[in-house]
Amino acid sequence: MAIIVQLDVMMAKRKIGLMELAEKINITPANLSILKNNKAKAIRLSTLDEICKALDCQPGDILEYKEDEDGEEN
Amino acid sequence: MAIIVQLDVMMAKRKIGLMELAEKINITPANLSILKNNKAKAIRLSTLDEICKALDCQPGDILEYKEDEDGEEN
DNA sequence: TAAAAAATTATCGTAAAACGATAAATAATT
DNA sequence: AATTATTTATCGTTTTACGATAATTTTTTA
Repeated sequence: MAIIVQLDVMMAKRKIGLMELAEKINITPANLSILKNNKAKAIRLSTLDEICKALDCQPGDILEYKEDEDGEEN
Repeated sequence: MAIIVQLDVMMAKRKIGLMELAEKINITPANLSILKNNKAKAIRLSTLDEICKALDCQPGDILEYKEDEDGEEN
């Protein structure tokens, strides 16, 4: 697996915390945290949509394809 | 919903057809077609990974957030 | 440095959706 | 016209999101 979810960057840029974002996009903080820390194996486009809307950004700002390096699993 | 899957463009750029890509990423042509035509409601990161690998591109080349216009559903 | 707030992690249950297999229909090529 | 590629549909299984919740850990703040 080499798709990385990079929510941190945009969240910092928008100065928004996990709680606030979670509330904005109608997801529990617990689940947003999972997403934010690359523990999710899939994402609903509707959720991606909400995030992009809330952070005013593009999917590409959040999802990154990175060539596999050693030391990853999944 | 305002997340658009834009596989066509990169596929054209790489001169690869649906069948060939489907085989490369180990998905049935039927399911790839669904993805390609915005009928999917979610995507596994592993699938996105395969696509990016096969097309040598970034998620941002494939997923686009577009402000809602009238005449969409979902 | 203690209290409070934020974030992470975990578990359980339900609902949603991917995806395979398959077949049929439609569109595009040759 | 025949072949190939693509789309659409259905059914079944498996995966996974996500809610609810609670406990834990980390970070912030007073």
